[in-house]
Amino acid sequence: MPDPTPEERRAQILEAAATVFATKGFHRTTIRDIAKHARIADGTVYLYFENKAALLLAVFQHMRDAIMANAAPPAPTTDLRTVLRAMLSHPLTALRDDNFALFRVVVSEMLVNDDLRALYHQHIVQPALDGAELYLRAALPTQDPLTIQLAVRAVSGMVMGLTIQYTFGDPVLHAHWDTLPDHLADLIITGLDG
Amino acid sequence: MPDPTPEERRAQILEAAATVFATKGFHRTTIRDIAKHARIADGTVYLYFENKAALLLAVFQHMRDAIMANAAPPAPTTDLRTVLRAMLSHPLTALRDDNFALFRVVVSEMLVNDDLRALYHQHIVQPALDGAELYLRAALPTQDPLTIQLAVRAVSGMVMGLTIQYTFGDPVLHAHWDTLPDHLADLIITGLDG
Amino acid sequence: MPDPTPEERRAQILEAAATVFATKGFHRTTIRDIAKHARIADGTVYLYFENKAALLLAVFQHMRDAIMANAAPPAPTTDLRTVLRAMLSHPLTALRDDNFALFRVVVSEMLVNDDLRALYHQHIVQPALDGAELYLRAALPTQDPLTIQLAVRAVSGMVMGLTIQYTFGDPVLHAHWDTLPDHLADLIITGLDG
Amino acid sequence: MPDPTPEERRAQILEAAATVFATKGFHRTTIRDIAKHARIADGTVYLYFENKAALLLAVFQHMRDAIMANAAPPAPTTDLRTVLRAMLSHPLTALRDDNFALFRVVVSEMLVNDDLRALYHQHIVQPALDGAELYLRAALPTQDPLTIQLAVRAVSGMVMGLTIQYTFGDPVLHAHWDTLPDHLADLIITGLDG
DNA sequence: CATGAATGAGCCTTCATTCAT
DNA sequence: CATGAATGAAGGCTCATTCAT
Repeated sequence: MPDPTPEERRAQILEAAATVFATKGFHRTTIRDIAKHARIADGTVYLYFENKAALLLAVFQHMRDAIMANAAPPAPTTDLRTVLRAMLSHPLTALRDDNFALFRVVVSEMLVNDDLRALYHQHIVQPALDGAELYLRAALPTQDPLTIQLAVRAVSGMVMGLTIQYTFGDPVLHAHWDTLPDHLADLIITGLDG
Repeated sequence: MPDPTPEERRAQILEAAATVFATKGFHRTTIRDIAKHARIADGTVYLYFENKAALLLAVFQHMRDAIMANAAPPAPTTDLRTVLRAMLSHPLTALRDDNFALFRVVVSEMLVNDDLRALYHQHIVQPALDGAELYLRAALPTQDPLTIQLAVRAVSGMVMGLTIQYTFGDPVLHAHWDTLPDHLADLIITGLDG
Repeated sequence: MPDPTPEERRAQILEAAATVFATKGFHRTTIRDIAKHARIADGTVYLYFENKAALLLAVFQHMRDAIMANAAPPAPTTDLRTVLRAMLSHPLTALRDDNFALFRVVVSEMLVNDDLRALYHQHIVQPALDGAELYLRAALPTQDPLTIQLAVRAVSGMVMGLTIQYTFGDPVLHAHWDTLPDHLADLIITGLDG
Repeated sequence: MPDPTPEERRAQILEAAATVFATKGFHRTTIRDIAKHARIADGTVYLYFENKAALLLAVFQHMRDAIMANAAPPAPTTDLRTVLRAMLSHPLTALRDDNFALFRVVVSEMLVNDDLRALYHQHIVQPALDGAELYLRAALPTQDPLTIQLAVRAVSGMVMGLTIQYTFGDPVLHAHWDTLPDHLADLIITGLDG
């Protein structure tokens, strides 16, 4: 095979890192683990990434890009339920298989690593909150702005919390993960005593 | 001062551990950090705790006990909103100040540490889910059981997710944390388009 | 039970030490192991013995005393074979069961511990060599003195080497340990081509 | 000097380990001692050896190889005395100077370390016993097989025991170590009263 | 005398990172 | 660019020994 381009090499390392991180967690993973998995020398990793933390950051960004790539363009539908379902569907279905394990590791480190947390906020949470808030303001003009702000946070928190519970192995969530967006949309719109 | 009793010594170590863990995170904390903070010798820590992981476990259990201590007895009120508000209020207000930082560290490790996760599940998640499910089944007899199961998970996920967002420093949540239970209860019962 | 006398207490510790040393070896044994076995506190050990090494020394001396106690007085028999058999019989049968394990541990440490080695030399090897040499000189007046000196060393070395091989589990030695003195006496006196 | 090859580096560490082990014994030797002696970093030791025990094992194997290297090929001489002298000569002269101290340490640990003991048995004791037994059976067809088995063990035990006594500093053995094989061969063949 | 909690030096081992080739 | 041997700081943990009660 031809020599890989720098981009390919970087991607190769990133993929290896993602795989090993997902399997063993951040702290239990050694640079050597990653290098072996990528079939390169330990030192080579440092030609493409500053250090281990930067590698995790990059893995996170890559995961984010992959997720954002197939993010539906904000459909200008008027139907609240449809929009909400889409908004829920995306994060809930974005994580599949390996990604769940990786998500767990990333969140774990994020809780404790300021850089990673800032990145997450800036690239994931804030845009999502802003977008959702904007949309709901328009869709529910009679609602109190604060209510909408809190609702948006409640929903995004719910998504993160459910994902964590899923990764913890909750059997009910595992059995109904596919239809979860529908149920949640109902719940959120109609409420429990609907 | 008189010699501390074993319980006091244990508590002293536990408190030091909680403080340092909360400040530096689990992995960045060394046994020496904890010992110094507790003004004892390194080896003394091991007279009271098997190892570092056990120390984290104990910190978690201590936190749990503190939280559970002022858990309201399951009030047999018929009012769904009141009950729901209480159910939300408790976990959301249980964590105060230092505890948030500690919570972050514990959750972080839980995501990656099987023992800790099992403990969390067994002592926190499962009881909460079971209790809530039982209550809602009675309070909302017309609802589909599955809907209730999912709703319970959605709410508990929401609580965890909101807490995480809070620890991440979200200003809106910080400004309205006290009234959050009310808003959430409304949202959950009435729904967004209520 | 009444308070043990100092001697009893000392013996109690010694016995515990012997047992644990025999089981786990010197270095793997902790003072706590011994104290627990003797059902006393760790610190008490130090009231009766200077330190861990002194404990091993004392164990060795105790073992030596036990062995020497039933040492046959140098029978003034003229029969070389009988005397030789007795001389072989004693060390070979002195070690029984637990003693073999302890012997192994003591020899192991002796090889590396100057104090213990000196003690062994002074109390075991030297007297045995001297006694044997004296006897053989009288019994075999025609033999070259050097030959006798070397023979004495060869025999005592043989005893030690065979004992080590026995503790290593050699099946042949295990099967014929009881009759070994006879065979050896024959061998030594008559030689192989006798 | 040019960079050492991996083999040279390994040998360098091995030699350092042998020297320090021989001087201080296994347990008193630290990895740092060895690393310093080899003028390398502590961690480097672990690039070549799994752990401290493996290092001792390797030292033993190296010593064994060095000894076996100049092992005389089993001469098909008919003369029992010549063969026996050769058989004795080899182990007794194999250990020279430093080796005696190292031998002491290895034997010491062997008495207490199962792995090392198994290795010793498999590579040293068993082959020696088997070879000797085979030879003597042919050379002394009239002898009882059991007698031969025991004699073989007696002789090999004698060699080990004498070596230990030598390392213990026995002056007689030191003075006559070179001619010892001759004396022993005489003794073994002719017997004491020959 | 006895206790056993406390001490703290010290050890083995890991692993992120560097750099000469 | 790639390599991977070498580094050495750092950390968890053990355990002989002490000493206040």
